[in-house]
Amino acid sequence: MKQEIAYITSLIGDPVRTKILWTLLDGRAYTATELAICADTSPQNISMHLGKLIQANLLVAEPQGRHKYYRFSRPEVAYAIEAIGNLIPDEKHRKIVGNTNNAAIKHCRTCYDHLAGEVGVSITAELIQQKFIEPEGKTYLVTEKGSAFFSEFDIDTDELKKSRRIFAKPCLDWTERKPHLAGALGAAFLEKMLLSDYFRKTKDSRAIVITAKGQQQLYDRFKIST
Amino acid sequence: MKQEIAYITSLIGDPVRTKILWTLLDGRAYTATELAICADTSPQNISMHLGKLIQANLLVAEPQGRHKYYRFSRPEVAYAIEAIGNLIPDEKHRKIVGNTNNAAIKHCRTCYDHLAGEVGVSITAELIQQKFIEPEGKTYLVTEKGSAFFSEFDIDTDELKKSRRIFAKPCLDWTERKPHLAGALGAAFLEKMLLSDYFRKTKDSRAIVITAKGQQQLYDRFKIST
DNA sequence: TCAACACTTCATTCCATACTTAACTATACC
DNA sequence: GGTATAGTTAAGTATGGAATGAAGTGTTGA
Repeated sequence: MKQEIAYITSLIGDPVRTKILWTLLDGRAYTATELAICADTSPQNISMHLGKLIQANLLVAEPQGRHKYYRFSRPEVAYAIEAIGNLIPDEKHRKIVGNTNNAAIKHCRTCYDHLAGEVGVSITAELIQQKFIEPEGKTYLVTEKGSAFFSEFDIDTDELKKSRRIFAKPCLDWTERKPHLAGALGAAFLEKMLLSDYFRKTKDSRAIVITAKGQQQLYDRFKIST
Repeated sequence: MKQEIAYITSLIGDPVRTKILWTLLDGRAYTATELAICADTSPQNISMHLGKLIQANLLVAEPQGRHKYYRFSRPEVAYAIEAIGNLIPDEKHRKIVGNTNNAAIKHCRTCYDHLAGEVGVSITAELIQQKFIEPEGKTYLVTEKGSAFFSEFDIDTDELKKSRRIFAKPCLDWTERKPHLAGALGAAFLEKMLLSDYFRKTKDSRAIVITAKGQQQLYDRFKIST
C-alpha cells in the first residue's frame, strides 16, 4: 500500500511534472509542445514525463492529426493537485494572492471544470444561504427549490444524478480556503453560465472574465457585487 | 506559484516521507523512532526527513521527555494525502480499507510505558472522580483513599515516591486530547494491570487488548463499559 | 554520577533519474 | 515527391539529494 502511494507521490513530486499537472488544472487539454513551453523544458523531456504520467493513469492522451492532446484522466487527479495547492505556507501564500498578476485568477477562475475563486466561493455560499443546496456529510444535496433554480439554467438535476460522477460536493479553494461547488452539478452550472455568456474563458489561463450581463445576473440572483 | 507547488510536491514525493505522512494519517502523533520503523529506515535519515517536513510546515513536533511526537500541522495536510490516496487504482485500494486496526489502537494503547487511549483517559477521569488522585499543579497527588486503592494492586505508593522518576503526572493524549495518568505511578499501574491479566500487549503495535477479566474489573471499579 | 536512550547534526558516499544529443516515425501541406 | 512540424525513442551523462557513519546534545532513571 505504502508503495502504491509512494509511486504516485514520486510521480507528482517532480518539478516538471508538477508544472504539467498545474497547467492542466484548468480542465483543458494541452499539446505536448504547449506543455513543454509551460514547463520550460525540451520536447523530448516533456515526452518522457508525459509517458510516465499516462502509464500511471493520471493523464490520458488523444491524438488529433499530428498533435496529441493531454488531459487529466479523471477529476480525482485535479482534486489531489488542488489539495496540495492548499498546503502552500501562509506567508508565501499571501504574497501570491496580493500579486497583481494573479488578481484576476484569484477573483474568478476555473478549478478543473467548475467555478472557483472568490466568485465561485461566494456563489456557493449564496446557494446554501438561499437553500438551493445544503451540505450533507461530504456532499451537497439539492433542495426542491434548488431543482427549480437550476432548471432555469436548463440543468436537469435528476438527469445529472444518474451520471457516474459524484453529483455535487464541496471542493476546498486554494485562495479562499473555503468550499465551492464541485462535482457534476458544479461542472454543469459553469458550462451553462458560460453558454449564457455570464463568463468568458481567457486564453492561456484559468482566469475567467465576468461579462456585463454576468455582473448584473450575479447581483440580481446572489447579491454579489464584482 | 508553480515553484511553491513544486516545492511541496517534491517534499511529498519522496518514498520515505510518503510513508511518514501515510502513517500519520490515523491522526495520532508518532515518535521519530516509531516513524523510522514504519518507514523502514535509520534514525538519522528519518530525522533529516522530519526536519524537512517541519520546515515546510506540514508537520509539527512536540517534545515529551526524551521523545518527540510528530503530527500533522493542520487538517489540510491529511486531506491532501487522502486525495493522493484516491488516485490509486481501485482494485488495489479496496484491500486496505477493510483493515480495522486503527480503531483498536485509538481505543486502548500504551503511551511510552503507561496506559493511554480512550480507556486510559476514562480510567484517569474516574480515578479523579473517586478521589483516588487529585490534580495539583503539574502533578497528581494520591489521597489516603487512593493509597489504599493502589495497594490492592500491590503498589506501594510511598515506596514509589522515593524513586527519582516523577511520581504521578498528567500526560496529554493525542487521540483523546485529554490527560491520562503518567509518571512512576502510571507505569506501575499499567504493569500491575498487565500482570493481573486485565490487558495484554499486542505484537508490533501500541494497541492493547482488554481481557474478559479486565472488562469485568473495569466495570466493577470504574463503571467503564468497553 | 553515570549509563542507556531518543534524537540530531555534519561530512561523505553513492545512486536514481532527469536531461541532453541524436536519430527516428508520423502527419500535414505545398 | 519534398519539406516542415509534432512527437517519440534510445544511449550517455551528470547532478541533486537520499542514505550512511561518526559524533554530539539532552533527558531519563538506577
